[in-house]
Amino acid sequence: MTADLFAADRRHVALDPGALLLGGFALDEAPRILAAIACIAARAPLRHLETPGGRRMSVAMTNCGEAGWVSDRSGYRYAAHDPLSGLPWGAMSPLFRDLAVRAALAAGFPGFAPDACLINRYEPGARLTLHQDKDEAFHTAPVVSVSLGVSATFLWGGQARGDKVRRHVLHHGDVVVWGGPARLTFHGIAPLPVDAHPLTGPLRYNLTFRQAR
DNA sequence: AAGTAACG
DNA sequence: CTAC
Repeated sequence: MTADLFAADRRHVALDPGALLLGGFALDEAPRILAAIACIAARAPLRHLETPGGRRMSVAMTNCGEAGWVSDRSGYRYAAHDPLSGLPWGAMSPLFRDLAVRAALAAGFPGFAPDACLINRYEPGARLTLHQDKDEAFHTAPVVSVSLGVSATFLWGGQARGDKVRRHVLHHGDVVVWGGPARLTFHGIAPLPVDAHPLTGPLRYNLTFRQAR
C-alpha cells in the first residue's frame, strides 16, 4: 500500500485484508459511464435473469467484454454471447477498462486484466442476497465494483455464509475492490431504498469487473 | 445457486 | 437465522 492510496481528499475504508472501499473514485467518469451503459443496453438489453431455482432476480443485468455473467435454470456461468440475441457482448470500452485497472492498482492489485464487465441496474426494492463471486476460472484477479446513482447498503460478510455481516453505504462514484484473501468473501446489496440521484433518478447502477478466464 | 419462506 |  502506497501513501497516495490514502490521499486526504478521498474517503477510503479497509473492509478486510485485501478489500478496500475507495470513496468517490469514479466521480469524474460517471456521466460518461452512464452514457456508455445506455449504448451497451441498446445492444444487449438489461434483463432480469432467472436463478437455477427458477426465481426472477430483482436486479436487471447485461454485460460487456469478452465474457458475460449469465444465470438460468441450468446454472451460473460466463458466456461469450448474449443468450437473448446470440451476438457477442459489446467490447469493453477503454473508459471502463482503465477505470477498473486504476482502481485495482490503487487497492494493491497491479496488472488487473478484466475480460468481463457485469452491469447491474437496481430499481427501488431490488437486492442481491449474500453470495460469493466464484464462477471465474481463476481467483487470482480481484473483483472491482463501481457504484453509480442512488446509494445502497453493501453487505460485507466473511469466508463462510454464516459469518458476521457488516454494512457499508456505497455512494455514487464509490469503488470497492476485493482480492487475495478477500476474493471469495460473501457479499450482497440490501433492498434499494426509494431515493433519487440527479444523474439516474430512482436507479442505482453497478459495474462489476472480473477476470473470468 | 446471486432467492424465498418459515420461524421464534 | 435456518432450511431448502
